[in-house]
Formats: sequence, C-alpha cells, structure tokens
Amino acid sequence: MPPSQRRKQKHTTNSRVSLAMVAAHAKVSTATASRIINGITNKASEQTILQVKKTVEELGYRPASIGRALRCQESRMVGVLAASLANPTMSAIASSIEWALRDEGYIMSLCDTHEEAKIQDEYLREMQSQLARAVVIIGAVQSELLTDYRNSDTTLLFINRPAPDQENSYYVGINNYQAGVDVANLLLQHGKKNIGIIHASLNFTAAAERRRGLLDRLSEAGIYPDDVPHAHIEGLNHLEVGYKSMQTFLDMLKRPDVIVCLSDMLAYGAYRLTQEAGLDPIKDMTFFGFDDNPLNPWIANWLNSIGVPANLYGPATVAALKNIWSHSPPTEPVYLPHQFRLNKEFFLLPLKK
Amino acid sequence: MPPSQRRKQKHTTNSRVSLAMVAAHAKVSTATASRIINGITNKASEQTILQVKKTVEELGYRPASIGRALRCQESRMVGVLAASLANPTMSAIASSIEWALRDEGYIMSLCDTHEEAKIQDEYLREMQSQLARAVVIIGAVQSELLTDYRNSDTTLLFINRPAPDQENSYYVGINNYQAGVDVANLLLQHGKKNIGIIHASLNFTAAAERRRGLLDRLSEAGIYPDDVPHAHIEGLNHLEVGYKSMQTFLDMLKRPDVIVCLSDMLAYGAYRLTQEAGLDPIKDMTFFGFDDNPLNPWIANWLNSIGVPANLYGPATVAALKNIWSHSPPTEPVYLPHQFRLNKEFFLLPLKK
DNA sequence: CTTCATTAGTTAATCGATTACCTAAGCACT
DNA sequence: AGTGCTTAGGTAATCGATTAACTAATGAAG
Repeated sequence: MPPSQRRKQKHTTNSRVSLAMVAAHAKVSTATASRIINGITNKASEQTILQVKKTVEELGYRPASIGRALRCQESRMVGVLAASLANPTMSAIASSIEWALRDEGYIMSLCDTHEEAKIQDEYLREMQSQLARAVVIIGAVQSELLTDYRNSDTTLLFINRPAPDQENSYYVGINNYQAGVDVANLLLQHGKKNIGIIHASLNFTAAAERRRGLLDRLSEAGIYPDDVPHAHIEGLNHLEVGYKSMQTFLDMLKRPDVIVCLSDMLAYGAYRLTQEAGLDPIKDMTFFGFDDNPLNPWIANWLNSIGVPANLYGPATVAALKNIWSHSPPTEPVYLPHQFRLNKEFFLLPLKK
Repeated sequence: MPPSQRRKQKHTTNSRVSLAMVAAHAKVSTATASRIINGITNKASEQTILQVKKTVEELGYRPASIGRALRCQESRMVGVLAASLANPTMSAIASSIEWALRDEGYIMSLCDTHEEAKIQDEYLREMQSQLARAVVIIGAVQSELLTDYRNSDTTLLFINRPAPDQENSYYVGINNYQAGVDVANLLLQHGKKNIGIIHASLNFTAAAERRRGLLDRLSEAGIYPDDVPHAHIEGLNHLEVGYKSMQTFLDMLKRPDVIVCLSDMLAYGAYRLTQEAGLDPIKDMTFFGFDDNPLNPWIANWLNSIGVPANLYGPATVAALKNIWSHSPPTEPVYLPHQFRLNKEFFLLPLKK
C-alpha cells in the first residue's frame, strides 16, 4: 500500500486498541498508562500525563471492560431480569432503571425470563458468570438458584414482586398489601359492595398480597370472602386469563358492579370480552386494576388503577443498591408511594391515610 | 470451625469455582479439564473424562464467560439497543429476539437509547468493549459512532428502522415504503380520499419511507401531496406529539375522514384528544397506524394498523445474524410480511399484491 | 558523607479460560 | 534396534487491564 493511502493512522482503528498499544505509543509502561487513564496522577509527571492522554485521544482508545472486570472480579454491569417485557409496566420500569443506572455510570443488561423458572436460573447463572455488580429482578419467580444466590456475594434486589420465600431479601416497589387495602377503602367509601375479583396465579406474592389486603379490609366492613366472587383460569398470559375469566362474571345472574383485576393486563383482557359482549366498561360496571400501566391515560381511560409512576423506580432502585453496597443494608422493604388513577366517572376522593 | 460443620463441601460454593479448582480436584491439568468441558474428547481417556465431569458436577462449576471471552476475543452476548422500551412494539420485538437468541445459545443484553444519539453511542462503545458478538438496533438514530462501527468487525443489524445513511447495512423488518403504499391502496379501494397524516420527526427513515409510499400511491390516484393535510409538532414522545397534533385536524373546517398516523403511538395520542373532544374514533373518523402494537386487539380495537407480528422478529433476526456470520452476507434487506389488522367497521378486503 | 523520603516511574503477577506446542509411553513395521 | 504413528496428557503463552512490589534518581536533613 502506498504511504499516501495510510492517512494519519488515526481513524484506521478497525481492530481494537489495547492499553499496551497506548503505552507503546506514549513510550511508557502499561502500569503508568493504566494509572493515568484511571485518574491516579500522583505517580506520573505532568508531561507524561499529557503525553498519555494525547495518545489515548489519537488512537481512540477505550478500555476493554472485560479485562478490567476479569482483573477486578467485578464489572460495572447490573443485570436486570424482567418477567415479561411484553408487559408495558415492566418495560417502563426497566427503562426507568436504565436511566438511573447510567446516571451512576453503570450499564444495564436487561433480560426476559418469560415468567419461567428455568430461564430465570439460566440468566442468574449468566449474570454471575459475567460478574454482574448486582442483579435486579422485576417480577421474580420461585426457582432453584434463587435460594442459592442469596448466599453468594452478588447483590440481589427484588422489584415489585417480593422474593418468593420472603426472608431477608431486598425489596423496592409497591406495598401490595396496602394497595389492596386502599382499593377496598375507596370502594367502600363509594358504597360499592358488590365486588368481583379476577386473578391469575396466586403463587406470586404480589397477587396474593393484593388480594389479601383487599379481602382483609372488606371483611372489616362486613363483606366476607365468601361474598366476593372470584374468576380465574389457569395460564400465564394475563391478557388471555382476563379475557376468559371475565366470562364467569358475564354469565352470572347478578353480575358484580366492580371488577377488581389483580393486574392491569388482566383488566385489558376482561375489557376485550366486555366490548365483544356489547357492554360499556364505564357505565355498565367499574373496572379496577393494579400497576397503573403508563398507557392507561392514553388508551385505557375506562380503567381505574393503583400503582407507582414508572419513573420513580429508577432512582429508588439505584438508591437501594448504593445503600446495600455501602453501609449495613436496609432490611426493611422500600415502599414507593402508590397513587390512584381514576376515570372521570369515578369521584376523585382524597386517599385516606 | 469443627469438621462437622463443613458438610460435604458440596454446596458451600459461595465464592466462584474456577477451572483451576476443578482441575486440581480431578487431579488433571487445566488444559485437560478445559478440553473435556468443551467436549473435545480425543485428548483424554474415558476414565479421565468421567472423573472431570463428576468433579464439575460436585463443585457446581460454571465456566466464567468473561475469561473465555477475553481469551477468544468474542463472547456469546448479543447487544440489543432499543430506541424506547416504553414503546410496547419495541419491547415485544426485543422479547421475541431474546427467545430466538437464547435458543441458539446466545445471551441478549438489552439497552434503552431513549432515542438519543449520545446514549446510543455510549452503548455502542460499551458493546464493543464487552466484545459483543453482534449489535442489533431496534430503531437506530443517526450518531457519530454508527458510521465508525460499520468499518469495525462487529456485526451491526438494523431492525425496523433502516440505517440512517442506508448504504450496505443489514436490515430486518417491515418494508416501510411498501406498507405506506399498501395503506394507500386499501384506502383507495374503499373510496376514502380525504386523508390526513400525523407524523413526528421525518428524520427517521422509517417514518419518511412510510410517508413516501403513502403519498406516491395517492399521487398515482390523482391525490397530490398538497391535497393531503399534515399535522405535526416537534417532540420525541409520540404519545404527546399525536395528542397535540390531532388538535390541528379537530380545528379544521373540513376534517379528514381518515387519520393516518405514522406510528401507533401517535395514534394513541390522537385518540386521547379525540375522546376528550367527545368524538367517536370509529364512527366519526377512521384511524390508521403503523406497527400493529400487540396490545391493539385488546384495548385499542378502534385502530386499524399495519405491521409485522412481533414474534416473527426473533427467528428472522437470528437467521440474518447467522447468515452474516457464515457465508457471504446478504446485502438485500430482509422484509418481513406485514399484515393489516382492521377493526370490524372496516371491510376486510384481501390485500392486493 | 550517610541516611531517609519523595518522585517517577518499571516489572511482573494476577484474574479465568483456551490452545499451540511439547512429551512420554505404547505399539507396529521393517 | 530404529523409525514412525497414535494416544493421553502436561506446559506455558495468551487475551486486556490492574496493582503490589520494586528501582533509580534526586533532594533534604543530620
């Protein structure tokens, strides 16, 4: 190749530039180069520092995080396992966490466990094998490795769905029990007593807690669990579970006035059947959901929902992680303040403490 | 510690088990252990193989992918950069890609660029620094590093939104131009001529192509661009852009019969304003969108949309990657077959080729 | 003049896994 | 006996970055 074609040797960086190359170009050792790049200035002269920085610039050097991770046995990566990315609530939470993590110089690696224990375990292993700084699980499922992981030194943080076996785990998210209580309260305040519940699997702590709060408060008001019809079918896809379960209520002689769905996705499914049956989801009944999906105000304003704004999750998650890493970890769960989003048909009452 | 507490030394694996430990326990060299673990059997006796496998089992050894990656200069990780995880269409695509990748033994690392060039560049760098096997971009934005990346040896694949500068990039997704043409066709077949367009930034190739296809076909039918009113405001959030843009049409003396939104999210925004204005999104007008958001049949059945089922993306993406890696890469874009989802008010006509 | 401290570096080990190259033993063939 | 081939492994370099431990030079203090 004629020299005229070699250009300034600058942007011919098609193969990776290593620290060794930088050191060689700057005529220093890799140790010196490494220190300067990491901001340790007390081991080099002003001149050398400048020299190295110039070389880094010229060669377009970026440290290979993999090398650093191997040596330091710790990376800047945080693994986030979401139970279902097809659920907009979880995606929105993940998105918020991503913002907050990046703000602190961390990199998010997001995975989709599809609510399956085996896949969750696979990713847990992979995260460990990639030396993730922490693993954040949005919607954990019970799995073999989850228990093992507790004893390891990797930080494990549960979002919105507490650890399946509860004990000494870190949690950030909605207080599911209290949210259930609050929904019951609001309904009682409006004199709504004919209430039906649509739920999917109750094996997940979040759903079970929501239902418990709801029924506890209703019981206090004299409405006992037997008075509260439940609709449920087996399945993992909440949209379909909601759709099919709703049939139970449509078939009833005396249909509930209020349909409380233990997740917004269940409500979406129930809504579809309601529409197909020619009923009005606002005038003919009242729908309540949990999670407050960010799309609700845009295209599902028939739904009343209770949840935490997605953008609160990121900062809270990062704060919790930093807490765990620094001083003694907070064994108390971090409850984010949930809010109602009510449709205009529903009186907007202040939420009693 | 009394020996009675030491148990079987089995599940006390709280600190990572390394290959060296396995080798030591099995009384072989790391070379032999490594070979056996990787299935290279012609360098060890039956006995040794069994011995090593037993030790792996006992110690619960999992290779640290980071070590392998460093040595082989290549990992099993594929980086996926999504422009906005808050957009359910993109999340659903990501989810599908995750399935397909895992099926082939790859690990997805998903990131959210929030439609920002700077963040996209940051992640591109990080992916390179993590030695990602490939980078898949769902909704690329024009950015400095994107061009540089082309010359590097990392595979770059664009999903649904072609590379900003078009030339020799790999693409999998909808044929945006043809989709525009097809929507125009369908409208013409139904005699709909009074059409309005809501769009966000036209700097993105996807939106620009959709619009071009639409207008080209309409022009052929004698409806020229000047006859097609456009509504648009600045902004990145399609929900808000749609909401505010819709005002333009509501204010018009002769409102378009058909509102074509260049993305479903725009349509969701327009829908909200339509509802607030007390209009019926089916009877008073016809909404068309692009992408066919998976939630549409459940909670947005007023919307007609054109798109590709999300679950087609995964297999197609993986197939494209494998193609690129194996023989000479396919320079032709891979177009997935798009389909209409029409609401019941809209006649279901066969889609003319 | 000797001793000690400081500055400005370098050398080499290390993280975990892979693999080119070497070795030693066993067997067959001439 | 010598040569060649196969089998069953071991040795050590390597990927990229970090860092403990060392060195050489200079200056200051006694």
